[in-house]
Amino acid sequence: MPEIIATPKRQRRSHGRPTLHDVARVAQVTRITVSRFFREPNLVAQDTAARIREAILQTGYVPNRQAGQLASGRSQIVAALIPNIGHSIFAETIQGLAEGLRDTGHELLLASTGYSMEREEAQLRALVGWAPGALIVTGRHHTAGTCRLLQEAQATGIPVVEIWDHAPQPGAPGEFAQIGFNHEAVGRAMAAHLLDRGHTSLAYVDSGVAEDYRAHERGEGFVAQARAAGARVTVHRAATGDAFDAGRGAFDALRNAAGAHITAAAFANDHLACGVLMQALEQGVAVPGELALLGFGDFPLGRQMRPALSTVRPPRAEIGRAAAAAVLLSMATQEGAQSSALPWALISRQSTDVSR
Amino acid sequence: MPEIIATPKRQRRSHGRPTLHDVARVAQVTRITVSRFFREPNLVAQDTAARIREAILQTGYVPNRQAGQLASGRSQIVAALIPNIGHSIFAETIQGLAEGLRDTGHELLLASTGYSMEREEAQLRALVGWAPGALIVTGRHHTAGTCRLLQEAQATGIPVVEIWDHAPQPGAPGEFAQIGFNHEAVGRAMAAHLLDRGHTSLAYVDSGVAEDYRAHERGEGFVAQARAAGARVTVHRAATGDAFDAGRGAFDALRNAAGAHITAAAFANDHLACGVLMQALEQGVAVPGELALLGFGDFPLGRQMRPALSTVRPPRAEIGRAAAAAVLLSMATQEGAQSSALPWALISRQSTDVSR
DNA sequence: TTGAAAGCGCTAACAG
DNA sequence: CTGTTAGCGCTTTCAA
Repeated sequence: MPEIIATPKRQRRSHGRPTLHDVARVAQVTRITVSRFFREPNLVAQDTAARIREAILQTGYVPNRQAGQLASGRSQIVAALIPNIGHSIFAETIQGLAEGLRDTGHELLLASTGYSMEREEAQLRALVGWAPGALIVTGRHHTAGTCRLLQEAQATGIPVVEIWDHAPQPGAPGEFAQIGFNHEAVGRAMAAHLLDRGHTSLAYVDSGVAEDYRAHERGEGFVAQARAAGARVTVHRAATGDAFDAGRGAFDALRNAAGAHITAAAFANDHLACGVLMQALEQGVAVPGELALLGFGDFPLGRQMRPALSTVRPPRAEIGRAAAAAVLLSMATQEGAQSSALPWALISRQSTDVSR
Repeated sequence: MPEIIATPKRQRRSHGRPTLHDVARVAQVTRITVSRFFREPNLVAQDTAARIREAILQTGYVPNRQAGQLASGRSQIVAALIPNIGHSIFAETIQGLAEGLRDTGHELLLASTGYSMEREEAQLRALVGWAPGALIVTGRHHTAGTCRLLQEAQATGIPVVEIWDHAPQPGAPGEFAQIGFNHEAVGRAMAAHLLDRGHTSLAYVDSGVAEDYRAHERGEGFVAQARAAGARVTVHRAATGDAFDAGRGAFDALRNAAGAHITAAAFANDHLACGVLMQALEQGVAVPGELALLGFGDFPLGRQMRPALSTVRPPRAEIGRAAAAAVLLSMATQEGAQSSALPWALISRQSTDVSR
């Protein structure tokens, strides 16, 4: 009497979707052949392939990428961390990223940090749990924990890219690829633009967001350049909240700056600048005659103001596309991601015209 | 002589990251206990938990969510499909989504369709491969293939939500939850707003994007309401490309409309309206005196124009937050996602003032 | 050109 | 409170 012990079949906890196995059964082959059909189609006989194709259609099979990823150890997930997805300045970057990833078989896993470094670390930890094949973070300022996570990831061959910044430290090890531009240089160019137009008493109105390091750095560059030229320069921190209203609020500070008659101001962003511009128009202060204004961001708003706002155009979408291309290349070649400095442009419009 | 056949250890293809096993070894327990430590901490003894905690810190372990998901059959991925992430109108929705998902253990998988229904289907198919626990798509117009995929997903218990629309068909089966608002109603309200101000010859300037069904529907509502009131109404399709320039281009068409002296126009979006507004100002056409203008979207730009642009404020961020809440609830309760109509507001500013 | 066996990292079910 | 066993859906050797 053979002791056949019927092992109690454990309850299946399937997800309802057809699996490789279902396709294989219909096509009368084994699972591996179907798997191969997807990965190396030309290793599968013509008629077998035809049967499989038929079976896929019949079952409505869609391969489970998680299982595939787990088994292969290769990841097709690109995880990105952005301060605020809704901010126009980043929205186009994300769109660029999504476009760059489209039809490459890679997917975009996205999270926002709300400009908080602590949240960035927490979110990064969560994203790392999905075993992404690439990591994209914004800026080069992070908590120690974030840096450790990024370094560990990079050590296991995962490309890490910092976007929206480019300030490589010569000879500093353990850095990540940077795709963006140098904010200090932009700040210097902004100051130079105003100095060129004869201004000697300048102001920089900084972002009210404490963690907007890039805006602060532009301010530092601005101040350095102005000082080097012997100009007077003050820095104002805008209020938090609606940037436009914050700009309006900054107007008085600019007009009443102690001991200095400010004739030109640069801003952390166009919204701030437009707020001041509107306020100036309403108060009868001539722009650029009495006060020249220079924004940052090149949003549609500024271009339509009268006088039109001079500004700096950052490579918003390009950053996203370049980051996608960089991580894709790095994942394909197994080499580290490459930094790249992307071009920006100072767009001179009426708000900084010298001819009144 | 015992026949110990050393089974040739297959090459490990680990990913470098520590696993449950590594933590277990350090903590001197088995993997399952560590697993339990994460999922049901109070079923683990105090000192065991302490050892595990220590081991996690020591190894830098981060759980592999893909493996967890595969094993448990539960998915914590929310996949969303958006026409264009960079468009300001959707950017805030995504931010709302990301915020709503933050710290819930769920992750946002995002793709953009570029307003193409074919691309939507392709992208959806790709996203479905990641076995998401919820699906969010934009609008209620899809290819047949998209609908089938969504239906199959819903049939297996995955909540499906259509955002940015709300037009439930009474008694139509196989529909999905809708979170947004009714565009036809908005269109009617826009017409009513202008009719109220005594206009009898209206125009609607539609989006140049052929697949922007929501803009078209607002147009239909607009026309219906205007006709019902006995007003004359024409529809213009804006050019594709930069919406602002398209608006400028539409100005001539509005002024030279055959056989009708248009006194008020509504637009598919604020940018279009602002383009016309700028052109009108430059050509010396009084707004709202000779031409009243009504936008849609409530972007900062319109609020700052002079005259300030009347517009409709859609619940941009609210849609994202509500969608996140809806799918989260549905995933938790195993019940279908609930539709909801979100409030919008017609904001009357100077561009439609009746007192010149 | 196809298949068998082993295993990716984790969890469910069922003991103990 | 902790462990054993089986298996999620797929891919990777290796063998035929």
